[in-house]
Amino acid sequence: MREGACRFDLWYVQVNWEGSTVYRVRFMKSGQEAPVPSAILRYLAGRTRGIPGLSSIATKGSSVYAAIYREVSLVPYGTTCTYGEVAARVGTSPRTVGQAMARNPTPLIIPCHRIVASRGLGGFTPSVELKMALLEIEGTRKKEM
DNA sequence: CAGTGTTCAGGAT
DNA sequence: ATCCTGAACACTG
Repeated sequence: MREGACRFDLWYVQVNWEGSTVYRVRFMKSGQEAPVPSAILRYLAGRTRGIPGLSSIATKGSSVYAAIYREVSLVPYGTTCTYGEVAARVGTSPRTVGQAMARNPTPLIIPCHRIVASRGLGGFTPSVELKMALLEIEGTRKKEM
């Protein structure tokens, strides 16, 4: 299992991966820089639309959460989707989608920042500022809330 | 058991 | 028009 970290907007982004499978992505306030997959660096720099070539371990499995993560992965770069819409497509409740996002082991790979509330921005761990920064990269209009 | 990164309908201001 | 109340839901401590 390889581990690395890069900086982004006052945060350290720690990545654990092996080959093309990403096991964990975490945002931390402090850390040490170490090599991470270049696709992630390019994405964070706003030079590519999305993160090609990498997949999250969380999309594998038969649980409801895995189904939610797969559905979220289909949301196109630069657009947003609501908790309710995802819930309807998976066949579960909006709250469960929110819970799945909160426990998302691999943000960025699974674009949980593209999931917003029906009215407003919704939440984000560890901070909504980070969510806005990510949407900013993708050029997403933060429409009126 | 309680609590979540929600949402919607229904009713009262 | 806004503000409040409940209910549905899949997991985790």
